[in-house]
Amino acid sequence: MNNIDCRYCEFKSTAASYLNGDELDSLRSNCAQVNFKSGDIIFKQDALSSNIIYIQTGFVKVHMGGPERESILRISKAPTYLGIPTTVGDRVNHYSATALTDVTACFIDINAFKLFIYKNGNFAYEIILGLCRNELYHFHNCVNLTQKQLNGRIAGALLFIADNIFHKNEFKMILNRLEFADMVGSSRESLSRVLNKFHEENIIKISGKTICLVNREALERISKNG
Amino acid sequence: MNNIDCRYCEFKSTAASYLNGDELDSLRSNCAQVNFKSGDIIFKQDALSSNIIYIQTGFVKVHMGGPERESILRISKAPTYLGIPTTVGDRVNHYSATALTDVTACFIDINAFKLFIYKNGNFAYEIILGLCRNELYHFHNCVNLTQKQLNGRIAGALLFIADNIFHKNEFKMILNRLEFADMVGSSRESLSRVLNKFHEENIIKISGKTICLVNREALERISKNG
DNA sequence: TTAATAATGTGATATAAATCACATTATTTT
DNA sequence: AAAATAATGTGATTTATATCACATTATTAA
Repeated sequence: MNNIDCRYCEFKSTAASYLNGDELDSLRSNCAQVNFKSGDIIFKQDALSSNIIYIQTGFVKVHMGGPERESILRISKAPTYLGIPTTVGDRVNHYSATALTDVTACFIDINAFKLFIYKNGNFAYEIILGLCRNELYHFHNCVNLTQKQLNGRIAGALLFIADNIFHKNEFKMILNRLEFADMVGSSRESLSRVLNKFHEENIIKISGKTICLVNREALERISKNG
Repeated sequence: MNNIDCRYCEFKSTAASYLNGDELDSLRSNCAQVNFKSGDIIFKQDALSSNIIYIQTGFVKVHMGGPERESILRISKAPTYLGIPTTVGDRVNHYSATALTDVTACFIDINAFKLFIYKNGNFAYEIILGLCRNELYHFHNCVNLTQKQLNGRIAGALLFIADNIFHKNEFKMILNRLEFADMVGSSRESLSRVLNKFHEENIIKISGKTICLVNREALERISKNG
């Protein structure tokens, strides 16, 4: 299927690091590596799926279509598995994943993946850990989105992106304004206004696509108080 | 720890049905059965936890405190495991669980539970399935909450409760108005108004604590269109 | 390099829903 | 059974933010 030996893969997941030689050979013959460019759809809501996707490098948005617009449910960054809930729970994708940067991904056959869960307890445990972390993120995100007004939601999202995606205060924003709005559940216009207000107030600094969190205390206060 | 033999438990989870005799003995000596009355807190946000909770009978709300109010993240009904993300991912509860009816629960030692995951692939797979189903629910719920206005959110919640919790159109509402508001992310007053408007328009019928979905098509349309 | 297209900013207006204030009805407690 | 407390309903008012309409600035294609 592909010519890359999973044994020596430099982007191996923690879960896969527990696989033995035979299992890695099985992985090799049941997975295909694919490259995506920014904006490419990795998988699409409502399409059939029989693969787990492992993101080796790059950033991805996980999103779902709703009655009004698109909701960005999560920004994922490599290394991570994607589509486990969809593929394991159902044959049809309940959501889409789109590359935000260049992305290298492995499409792993669901049956091979299931076998690792059945046969390798350490692998299964790592997968469970990943799902647990996602659930906790979604719980916090849900509270963030439903209980705060826009200033607070945006402050929270900026802190999340800086702390959990880029691990620094200054970063090149990978979402455009519409996507950012879809992430915080607002209109593009309102998001734009708040972002520029934060800039005016020297809470953040926007220059081109780069955003720098200048006054973290203020952001944390705004995020906390809604 | 308790005197109930898990081997012959009539409320055994699907996951536990895959455990062998030795494992069930281990479960027996590592779990404690507890009864709760409606309103009792099963576990509390920010408290330390070293147990997985298995709900044998009853209904539970999973909720999290935010800056303004309490968010009800999910209504869970037996049989289900609770607190896996919290306990496996972190030692501190990120959310609370409170009984909505009389509840029988088993507190399972986290280390025994982990061992089942490591040693029993079928058990692990069932746990993963449960986590996946939760993630899908939360994704849909998130879109429901962020993209619809109140009428649509409430219509969606009513359909969810009827279809997924009680499996019928008429049910005794287990949430009071404030809790229902916390579930759909609104104020109590606004929720009350919409509910009574639906009643006036003969879309639902409210009599005391009982709600009956009279016009499902209307509810589905309202839920869909936001 | 210019034209075409997409992304972003910003004022004016409309509106959904929060908040406040209080009435009414249930449910406990004494 | 009466009193106290909690839950729910409802009008008036305020407010955050969506929407509309269009200007400006980037980015891509010709």
